[in-house]
Amino acid sequence: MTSPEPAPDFNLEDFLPYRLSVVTNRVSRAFASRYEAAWGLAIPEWRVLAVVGGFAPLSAAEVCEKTAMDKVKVSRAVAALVRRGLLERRRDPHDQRVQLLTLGAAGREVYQGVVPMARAIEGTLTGVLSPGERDTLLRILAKLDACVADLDGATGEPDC
Amino acid sequence: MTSPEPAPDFNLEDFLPYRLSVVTNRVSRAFASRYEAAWGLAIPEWRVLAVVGGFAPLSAAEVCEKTAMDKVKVSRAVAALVRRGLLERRRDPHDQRVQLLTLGAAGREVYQGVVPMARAIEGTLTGVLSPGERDTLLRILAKLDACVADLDGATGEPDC
DNA sequence: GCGATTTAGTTTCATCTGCAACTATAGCGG
DNA sequence: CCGCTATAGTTGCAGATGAAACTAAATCGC
Repeated sequence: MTSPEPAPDFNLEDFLPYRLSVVTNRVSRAFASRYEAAWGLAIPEWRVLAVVGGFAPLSAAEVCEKTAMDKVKVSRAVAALVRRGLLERRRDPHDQRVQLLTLGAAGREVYQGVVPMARAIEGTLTGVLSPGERDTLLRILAKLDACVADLDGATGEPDC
Repeated sequence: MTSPEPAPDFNLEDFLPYRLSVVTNRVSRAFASRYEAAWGLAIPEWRVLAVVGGFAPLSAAEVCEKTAMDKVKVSRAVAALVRRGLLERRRDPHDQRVQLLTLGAAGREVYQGVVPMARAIEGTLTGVLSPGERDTLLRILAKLDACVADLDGATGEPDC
């Protein structure tokens, strides 16, 4: 064989951040298209619904923490959900700056459909893993997360 | 205890696609800020440089395959790199539609600085993993990737 | 050879994203 | 009390993104 440049001294395929990014984007897109098709929910909206469904009442700032999204994204997702009647928003009597978020009737319905679906899709995903691999993966991700917090420390905190 | 909604029947923190997304985005941002600071390269540009550096000459379509980016992104990244003189682009004499990409002199220099840096950052990242965990992670990612290809099969192929 | 189809790559447009600036409320110091 | 700083959330703007339309070149069928 006569490959012109025989020195693939760096192979993207084995480069961890690259693989992480490619696989994650594919997974996200698969999920996004499902949610979108089934309920017209984008990922940020889905996340907000999920945490408010589990922990209402929450302020936007708390949603921010729990979803790891910045406040702009949360604000827009909340606005969209309120517009569609899935979420209710009232001012906190103790602090007029804060808005407490709860599910509306329609939101409760969607939530109760969304959670099993999420579990089901995750099930098919983890179904291809041998037992324990799911936990291994989560553990490794946690390690990387901690590490990257340090790496980024110098640069500044991007999220939330 | 009297938590108002006692049923966190779904916890985002343990939801695999969510964790994958959060950690990956953090990792990507950490890398992006490094490349940006050091060479003014965005991630798509960095990827193109990496594969052309390893496998030149390549067509845009081949870059597409190797980087798992869609052709629009590749087109723009290539245009940016050519504009900056890092990449050279000439028509394939055998097929006037195809443009063969190679590194320019400046590109070779950047490439030779970029690769060690990439390895170094990846090193600090995998440094927190116990030996073998890096390979385990790559193996699990491969499984998920294969799985998601099926999941998505019905919906349509998004990449490339 | 020559119109019809396919392929490589670019451009357009509508959307998403995030930083920075802004509004409104709270809380602190004097 | 009154100004000053901090916090909750929204909006404006500019850049990134991807689907679809587009241009140009090749190939297929006849």
